[in-house]
Amino acid sequence: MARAGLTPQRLTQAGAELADEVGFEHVTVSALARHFDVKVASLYSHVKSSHDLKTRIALLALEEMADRAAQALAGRSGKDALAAFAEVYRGYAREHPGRYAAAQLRLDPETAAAGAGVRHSQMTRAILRGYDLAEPAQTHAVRLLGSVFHGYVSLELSGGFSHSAPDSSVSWARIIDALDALLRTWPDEPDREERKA
Amino acid sequence: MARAGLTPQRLTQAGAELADEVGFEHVTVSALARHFDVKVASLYSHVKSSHDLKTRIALLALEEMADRAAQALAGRSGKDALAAFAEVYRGYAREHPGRYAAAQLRLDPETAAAGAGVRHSQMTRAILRGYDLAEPAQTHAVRLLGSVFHGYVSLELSGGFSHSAPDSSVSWARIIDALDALLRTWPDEPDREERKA
DNA sequence: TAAGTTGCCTAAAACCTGTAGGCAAATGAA
DNA sequence: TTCATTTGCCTACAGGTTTTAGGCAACTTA
Repeated sequence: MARAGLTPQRLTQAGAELADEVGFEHVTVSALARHFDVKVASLYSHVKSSHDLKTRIALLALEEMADRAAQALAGRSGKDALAAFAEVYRGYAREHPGRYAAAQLRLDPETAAAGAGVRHSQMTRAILRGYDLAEPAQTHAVRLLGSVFHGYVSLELSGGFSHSAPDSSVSWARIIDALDALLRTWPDEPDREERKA
Repeated sequence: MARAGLTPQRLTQAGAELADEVGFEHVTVSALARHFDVKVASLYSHVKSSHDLKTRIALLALEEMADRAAQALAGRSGKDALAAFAEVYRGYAREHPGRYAAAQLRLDPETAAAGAGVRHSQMTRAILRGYDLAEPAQTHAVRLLGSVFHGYVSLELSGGFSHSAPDSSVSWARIIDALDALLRTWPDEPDREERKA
């Protein structure tokens, strides 16, 4: 009986492709076994569990995104860097919706720390070097950028902006413009006692 | 044999509570049957399918959020309205993480149109009445606000901001400040040809 | 109180996860 | 080459979830 040549890597890769085709929530050990024309139990020699498989796909996606982002950021700064990073982020999600959904999987802390998630926040910080932001404003800005990118893309993917003008790509571009302007003029902390009216 | 008194409403309510306790992804028809101490098949008289149940929970969550937001917005405008809306959004998600996850369920278009999702975007638009934004900037801003709120809350819920200073609540407040400033000075469309260097 | 309706039941099929143990193919050493 | 070991995929099975079909008992109403 010929062997299928399964490895954790091939399973992860095939799982990622499957996720993009049918949605991450439909990625199952059984479906993957069907894809390799192999019995379900066989996969459990290569992957600990369904959760393990999903985690591997998530880590793959995070790494791919980080690689693309690093590419895009090389040699750019300021608004150019911001726009390039944004483009990568949105592009990856549209190109690989299943992988993008996988990247949203909640990982346990040690797994997350070992993965490429940290590279992401470092790159976001790198973008902000083009702007003049001291701590703690810089951290607030990192969180804002992460929120906008993730929020926009995930709303777009779930169909929130379709069937309504203006086109989503236009809003995206204008939002980058707005974020750039905001980062250049990040407001000081308002005095929360005085300004009541 | 005493009857359990099941109705779609009670199932939806219990399902929402279960979601907050164990996570939306673990809300299952079986689990709900156990909760009511009833056989699984019995639920299918009240709910068409597992997906139907989840959809009902999602619609309940959207409605609850819209109700709270409408309350919070009454009598406020400008930054007050913005901050109140943001507080409701984040508060609901923290108070009811399972319901909030449910609200993120991708609904088919007609279901979404019938639900309270539209009330949300109308309210976001209402907030912007306190700022001087003409179309299409207003739509861009609506999308930005939605993205920030959703993105921030969902990153926070998945643990992105925990274990790192400054406290998440501080960033949230400062991001509201920043959004307020941004909306008051929303940038004109830059001339994309000229500014290359 | 009989008729009709409703509500929860048993039964069963289909599918997914996960474990245990077995046989055959690949590997490597004598 | 052959024999032992390891590795890879298999069968078998146990348990869980979804969903449909059909039945009986409990409410409702006339």
